[in-house]
Amino acid sequence: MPQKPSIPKGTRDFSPAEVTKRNYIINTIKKHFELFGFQPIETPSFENSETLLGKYGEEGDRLIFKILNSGDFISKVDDVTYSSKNSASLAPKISDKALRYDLTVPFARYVVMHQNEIEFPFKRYQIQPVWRADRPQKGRFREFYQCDADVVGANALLQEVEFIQLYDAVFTDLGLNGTTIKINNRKILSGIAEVIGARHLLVDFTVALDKLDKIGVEQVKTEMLERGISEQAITRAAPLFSMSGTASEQLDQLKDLLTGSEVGMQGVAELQEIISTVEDVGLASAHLQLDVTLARGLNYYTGAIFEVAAPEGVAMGSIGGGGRYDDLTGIFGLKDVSGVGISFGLDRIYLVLEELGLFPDDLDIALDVLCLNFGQKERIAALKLVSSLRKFGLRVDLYPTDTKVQKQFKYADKRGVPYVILLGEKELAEGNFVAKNMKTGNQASYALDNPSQFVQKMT
RNA sequence: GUGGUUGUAGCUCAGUUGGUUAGAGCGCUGGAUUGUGGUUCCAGAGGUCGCCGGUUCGAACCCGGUCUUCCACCCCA
Repeated sequence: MPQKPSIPKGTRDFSPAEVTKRNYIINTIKKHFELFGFQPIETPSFENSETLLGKYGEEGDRLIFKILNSGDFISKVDDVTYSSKNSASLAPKISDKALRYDLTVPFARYVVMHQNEIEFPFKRYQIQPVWRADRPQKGRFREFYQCDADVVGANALLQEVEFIQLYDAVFTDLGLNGTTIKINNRKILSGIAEVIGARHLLVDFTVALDKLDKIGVEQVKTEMLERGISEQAITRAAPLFSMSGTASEQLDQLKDLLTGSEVGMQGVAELQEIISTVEDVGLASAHLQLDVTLARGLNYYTGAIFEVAAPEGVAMGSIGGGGRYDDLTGIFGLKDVSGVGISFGLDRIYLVLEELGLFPDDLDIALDVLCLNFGQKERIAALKLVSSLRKFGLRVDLYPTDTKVQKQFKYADKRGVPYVILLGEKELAEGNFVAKNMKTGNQASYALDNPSQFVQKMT
C-alpha cells in the first residue's frame, strides 16, 4: 500500500516561485551585510547539547529539538533512570546533540573556538535555518531562517547606530517603507526595577511591561501583581505606562524617574547618544522610536535592545530584533568580549512583502526565451541558436520533444516566457529564425548567423 | 505545554434529521485546430470523504482516540 506523503508539522516545501522570492530577500539582505563590511560564516545544523542547553532559559530548553544518540543507546541507560520515566533525567542519557535554536549562541561558540584566528572587531553575518519545537501559528514555524549580523570585540555606541542604518538600508531596498525600529536599553529596565525596589524581579517586571501595547495598562498591572511586584512599586513605575512625546522628551521623563540609579542613568545616556546620532545622520524610510516597554525575552542582552515592526496596518509580529550583549562569550570562557547584533526574520518579511504586493513583477520570469522544437532536421540549428543566445546571458531553453506546436506554445504561455522562437523547415531553408513576443503577439525574423540583432531588440 | 479550530477530486469548496451510484467551479488530459499561446466549444480521467476504532440494518454525517491545519495563550523571528 503506498503511503500518503507528508512533512512534519511546522515545516514547508518551497516551490520555484517561493524560492525565487526568498532568494530575492536573502540576496538583498546579504548585499547590505556585505556593504557594511560583514563577513559570512556558517556553523553546523546541530551542536553538542551542552552548547545550547541553559542558554535560552527554561522555556528555551523545552523548545530545543534533541537528537537521539546512535547505536544501541537505550542499553547504556542505568535502570534507575530508565524506569523513572522522567524525560528530564532520561533525555541527557540518550541524547547528546541538538538542533541549532538560533544563530547567536553558535556564533559565540565559534568566536571562542576561533579566537586566535579572528581579527577583532569581528563583523560576521550568518544566514541559516534554525529549529524550534514550538507550536506553529501565523509567521511561526518549527524550521525557519534567521539572517543575523553581529559584531564582537569592540564596545562603541557607533555600532548600534550602524545597525539601525543597516535595518533602514535593507527595508528601504526591499521597498518596505514605514517600518518602525523600536529601541530601548536593558539598563533602563534594570534601573527602573532598582528604583521601584523590584530588582530581584527584573525579568517578571519586563515580561509584564512588554505586553503593554497588547493587553493595556490595567492588565499589565494585574500581571505584575501576580508576579509578585508590590502595589507600591507599580505605582512608582506608573510614569512608564503613559510615556509620550518625542524621544528626547521621553528621555527627560526617564531621567527624573531614574535619578537614584546609576545603571539607569547610564542607559539613558547611551540611548541619548544613539538617538541623537541617528537623527543627525538621518534614515531613508524607517522610523526610530524609543519604546521603554520593549523588553525582549532573551536574558543575555545587557544594553540596547532593538525590534522592528512592520509598517502600520500589517498584522505581523516583529520582523527583526537584536541588541547588545556584553558578555555572551563569557559562558564559553572568553571574558570581556562585548557584542551587538541584529536579526532579520526572513519568513515574516516574506509574508509582509507578499501581503503588500512588494515583490518585483519580473521575479517569476524564470526563462527569457523558449525555442520550439520542430524535429530532427531543425535540431542542430536550434541547439546552436540556443547556446549562442545563452552566451548573451539570456535564459533560454529548447523544448525537448517535437510535439504539436500548439502544445509547445501553451507550455511557453503557462511558464510566462516572454519570447518564443520558431525555427522550422521554412526558416532553416531561408537561414533565419522567427521570434514572437508573447505579450504583444508581434513576430519578426532574424538571421541565424546574427542572433545579436534579436538580443538588442528584446532589451 | 494549555485552550479552541480545521480536514471531502490536483486547488477552492458544496453535501439536507444518518439512507441507493458523493457533487460544483477552477485546473489537468484529449479533441475541434498536423506552424501559433491566452478566448470559446465538446469529451474524458481523477475520491478507501485525514487515519484507527466504536454505535447502527446502514456512517462523509453520530461517539472516542490519533495525526494535520489555522488561531489564541506561554514564549518568540
